Amino acid sequence: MGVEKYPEALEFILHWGEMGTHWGANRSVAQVHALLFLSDQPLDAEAICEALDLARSNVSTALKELQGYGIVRRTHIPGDRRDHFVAETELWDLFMAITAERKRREIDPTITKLGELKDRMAANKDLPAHVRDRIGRMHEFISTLTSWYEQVRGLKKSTLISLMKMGAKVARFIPGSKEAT
Amino acid sequence: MGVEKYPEALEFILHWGEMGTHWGANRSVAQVHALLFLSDQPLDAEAICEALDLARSNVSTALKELQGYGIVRRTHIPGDRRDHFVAETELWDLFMAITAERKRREIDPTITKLGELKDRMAANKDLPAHVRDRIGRMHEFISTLTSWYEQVRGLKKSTLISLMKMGAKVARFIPGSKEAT
DNA sequence: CGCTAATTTCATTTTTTACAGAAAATTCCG
DNA sequence: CGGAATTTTCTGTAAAAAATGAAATTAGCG
Repeated sequence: MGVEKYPEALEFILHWGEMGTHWGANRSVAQVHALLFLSDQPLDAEAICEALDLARSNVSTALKELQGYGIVRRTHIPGDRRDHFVAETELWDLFMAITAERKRREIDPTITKLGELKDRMAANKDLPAHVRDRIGRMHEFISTLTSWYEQVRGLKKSTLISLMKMGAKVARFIPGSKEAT
Repeated sequence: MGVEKYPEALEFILHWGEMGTHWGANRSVAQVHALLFLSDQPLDAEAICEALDLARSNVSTALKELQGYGIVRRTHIPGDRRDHFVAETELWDLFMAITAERKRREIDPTITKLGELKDRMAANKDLPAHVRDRIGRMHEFISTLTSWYEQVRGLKKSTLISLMKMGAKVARFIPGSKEAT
């Protein structure tokens, strides 16, 4: 019996679907992900259709998208011709995969664009200084944030978890940072 | 003359508008924000309409939304009856305001929901253990991330910037974290 | 107060996005 | 190879979201 039959599981799936719509995925994609996340066995596309009452084509697209994010993978069940799918259940890895992909799709192109504008503005002499300045600072800010992200994501999972658990205590290592804002 | 007349400024505004559509705002809201961000003087709603070719009502809604995020504020110009608007230009504050508001709107309700499900699941004895486990771990994970965010956001801006510039070097303070993943 | 400028709200239209169903393509088994 | 099972792609439709214009409200000045 599919997990979607348990009311709490279903509520989770529906909530996750709504979340998805606010975080760059559509409802179907997020629902399929939630279902797989809760399932302890690989599901085939047809089973997903039935569980969520979605069209086969829609599920196919959703699965492709989830695989693009690297948070769902195909698996093969001996003696069964159909593809089966499983979701990443390690939450840290899930989080990292999603952030990395969103960065790649949306942040990176923005940095490129801003860098481009910066170059063109440097040449353009009758552009008001404050425009050049603000776009330039935005470019720098996003670049800095991104480079921080790239560095931190390269750390060992255990290190990251330790750092997170420390919370504000990391500030101890920074000279002159007694106070909160 | 409005900044939107400069090609680079206009491109910035348009790009920002597209960004917005992927990050939880609509095009108009993001464009209005971009325009104000680049302007070195307060703009009234009518000026924004003309600069971006948007309906007056649309601009009104966008301004309300931006004020809700706390990244645009009304200002008054002596001898002028109309409202004028200015955007936050300090990028760190801008970033913090946006993340705080998105957390409030989307993360907090999710934590509430997951906590609720967790409670109900604890009582429900015929729910498969792995469902309880996975929803429970998701709740914990998001809570941990959020609490980290809350703590870190309370640090002084200068401390945060120092920490960011350190990047992966913070790991030095964590015992046994030589390696990258 | 009364009048006008300015802003907001609301109903409607337009645009965008998601979804379903049909058709096409692929896979894999005999 | 032939043919069925399975998956994907494509096209039209439905649903959702955004934007407009008109009407209603509010605010400020004489």
